[in-house]
Amino acid sequence: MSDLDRFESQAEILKAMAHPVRLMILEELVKNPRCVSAINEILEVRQSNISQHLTILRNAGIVGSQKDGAHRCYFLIRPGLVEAAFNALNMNWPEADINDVRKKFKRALKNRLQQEQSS
Amino acid sequence: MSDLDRFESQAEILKAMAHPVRLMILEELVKNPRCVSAINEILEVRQSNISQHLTILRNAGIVGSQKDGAHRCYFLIRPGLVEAAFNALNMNWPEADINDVRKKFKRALKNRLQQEQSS
DNA sequence: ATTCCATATTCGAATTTTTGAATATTCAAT
DNA sequence: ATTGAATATTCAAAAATTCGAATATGGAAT
Repeated sequence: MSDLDRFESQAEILKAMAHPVRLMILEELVKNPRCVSAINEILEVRQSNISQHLTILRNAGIVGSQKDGAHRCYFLIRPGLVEAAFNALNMNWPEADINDVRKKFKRALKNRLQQEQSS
Repeated sequence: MSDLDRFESQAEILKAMAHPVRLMILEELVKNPRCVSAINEILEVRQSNISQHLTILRNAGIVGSQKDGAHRCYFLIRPGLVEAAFNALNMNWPEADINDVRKKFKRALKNRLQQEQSS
């Protein structure tokens, strides 16, 4: 798999997650599998719209589903991925130390100059 | 901050990252700060487009920049966030154990029935 | 001052996303 | 068979995204 392919498929996953309603759905599914009607009760969004969002998540390979009578229950296919993503987002990440950044800038600058010389 | 607000701002971050070119830029910036021209040499994308993508990342609070003469160098504002996101994406997450999922389904089903009774 | 180089911005067209409304499907119960 | 409940799909309009082309800005060197 080429780098480009990898970035494209990773972008697909991120894009599928990158919507407030879909994040809310995923947060529910992290806790438990849920049927559409249960999700519908939690979120103030029309039923058809929830189905639409679930379709997006399903197409991205993030959730799967299983029938339960007239209901259909959804679950996370790779719970670890979703949990890790939430952890990354919820963590209070420190900002870069500006002195550190400057040092790296100097290194990057030196590299650029070397490249220019050698070409 | 309400739940909705939190999901909206998290969705903003994910949306900003959710593009193959922007992921490539971020992967470069994880390694080192980079000027636009350096990024331009690495990616087969027009300069104006790279600036556009950098603007999106800047507006999302993911990258910052600093002038260096005629150049402008970009860096990650919260490197930990970006690294954690890449780790989450690159990891080979195991799929959910279907038996485990079934057990949880049963629990979810029981909860649903209880709720229906109590209402 | 002019020119060159690096970067940003604007504009417009094509494409994609988002959502509600309406409709279809599927299952369960009668 | 019919009805009702749960879910999915289709359609259309609005909004947002994407990207190339052209243009603008700002610094460096002559």
